[in-house]
Amino acid sequence: MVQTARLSERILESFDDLTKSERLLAEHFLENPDSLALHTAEEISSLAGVSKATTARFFKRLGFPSFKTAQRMARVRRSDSQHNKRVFSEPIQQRSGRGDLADHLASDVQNLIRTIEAIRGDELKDAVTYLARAEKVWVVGFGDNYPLAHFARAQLIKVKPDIRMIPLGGFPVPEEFASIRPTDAVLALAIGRRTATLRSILQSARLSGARTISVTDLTSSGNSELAEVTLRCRTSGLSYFDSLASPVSVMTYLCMAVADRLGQNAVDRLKYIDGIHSEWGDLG
Amino acid sequence: MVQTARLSERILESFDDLTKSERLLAEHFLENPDSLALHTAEEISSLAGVSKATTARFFKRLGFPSFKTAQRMARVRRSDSQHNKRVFSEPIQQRSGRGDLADHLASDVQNLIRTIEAIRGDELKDAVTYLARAEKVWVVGFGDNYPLAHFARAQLIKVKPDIRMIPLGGFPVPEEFASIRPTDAVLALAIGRRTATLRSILQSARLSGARTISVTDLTSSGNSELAEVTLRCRTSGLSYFDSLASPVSVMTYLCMAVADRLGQNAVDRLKYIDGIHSEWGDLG
DNA sequence: GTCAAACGATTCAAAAATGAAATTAATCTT
DNA sequence: AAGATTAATTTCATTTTTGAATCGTTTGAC
Repeated sequence: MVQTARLSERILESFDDLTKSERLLAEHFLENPDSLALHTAEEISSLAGVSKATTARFFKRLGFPSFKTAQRMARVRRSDSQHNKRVFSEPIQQRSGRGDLADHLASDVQNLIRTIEAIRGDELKDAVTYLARAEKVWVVGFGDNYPLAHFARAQLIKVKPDIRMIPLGGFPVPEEFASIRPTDAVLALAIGRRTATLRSILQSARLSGARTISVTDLTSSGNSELAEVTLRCRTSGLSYFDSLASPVSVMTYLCMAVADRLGQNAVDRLKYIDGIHSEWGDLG
Repeated sequence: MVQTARLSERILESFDDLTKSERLLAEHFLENPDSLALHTAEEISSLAGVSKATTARFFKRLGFPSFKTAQRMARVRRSDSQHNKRVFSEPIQQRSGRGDLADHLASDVQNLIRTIEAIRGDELKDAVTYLARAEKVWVVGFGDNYPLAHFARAQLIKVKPDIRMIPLGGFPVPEEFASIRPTDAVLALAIGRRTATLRSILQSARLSGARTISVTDLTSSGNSELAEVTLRCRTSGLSYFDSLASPVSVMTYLCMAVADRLGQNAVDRLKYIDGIHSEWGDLG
């Protein structure tokens, strides 16, 4: 566990201490995690829009002995993961685990704030547009993302009539997904462990001409953008679990914004649903 | 568009251009939106941990003529909102850029903070104890609470072996629930609309001698406690939907605290699960 | 009106950050 | 292996940021 700290981790640890140009570098690396292994210091500098000197200093500030060392480490790591093709998720680290609610919620407050800062306004607007215009929306979430997907669907269905879940019950994915059309949109929940199936789905979706949106965290290792629009949420938790408060918040916002965009239709639908709830009383 | 620009919006617009100490101020204001109206420049400076000079410059950089002007604007805005105190669930505004998201997340930040304040430490401790000691845990959530319940189970199952969902698939509730024992605990998600079934379940649970915990919002205040321990979360949203960020956060905390309480057992289980995930690669 | 107190704005010197250019290290050619 | 080439590091002058101290303005008490 000595030299295993990946770049993105180190960046996130000391994000607060970074200066403006260092943040440019930080964002560059978070968006293009392979950049360090693939490019020279000069190229990286110009990609991020800073001077070579700043790039060199950046890695020292992050605790690496030098740029070169960091690059070597990145290349080793890369060839490793080339080797055993599977992407291992981080071992669960035994962090402080002190367990004070105040600390926990404070950390989530930070997550929320940082999430606002990280999300680009134009991407968000695009996401809302895609979802609002889509004929069908496919909400995709495997493993730990399934509850999140469930949650997203529960909100979207109040606003739009045709929201499909992937995976669905015990049904095989391809059969379901076959009905995707260029007029659809896919909302992929991709926090934490990312599965190959998710990748395949996003790829198929893009091929089919549908719009793709992915909600993810900052650890997106290696893979370049999976979707047209990527909304990155902060999820760092104080202990064993990541915290999903900010993804939930972002998704609630998305639904709200979609409802807003759809205008009276959405309001009517909401009222109608509410009416049925009242009539039925229970059994919801 | 004359004087309508709120502070948080302006901060986010130019967040990328802010220096380190200015970011300290920015985060202070995002966390404490009322600070500008309530405190003097000096107090704010010391709260944020910067010098008065920096605070003064900060507001100029954001495009305000001066600190004073900004403060005056904030106070006017505040007294306005004091005036029309009612809370609409109508859409508040039609914009859809990032200012919207800023407002939304800021509102969730407030929800989180208020939630911390509202939850009593001893109740929380009891909740953790109940969940940790329980032989089986029943997670109950109907309607809109179902995704939340799903989510809670997904986390708890990583830490304890026997977590049951109610409702489950299409199976009738009583048949399932019959297996409840005095050594069990029930975690009821009761946010928003509460159903009669939920009430019945909690009542049966208490009769059976099992421990009962309910996670709920503030709309229930008044009517008698449904469960032994009630954790109230703030959920007010800016528009059509309630925001579930703080319940999610609280539940993540609960699971973390339970894991903590269980100690090595939980850690082993987590590692074991992680190992299986890695072996299987996908299909999670 | 005058004075005092409180507060915000400004100035200025010190510290930090930055990029251009020089220097050093490494890598490749022949 | 020596020279040529490329890339990383360091240096240094410039620019930016920052807080302590100072200056001005407003407010309120008498």
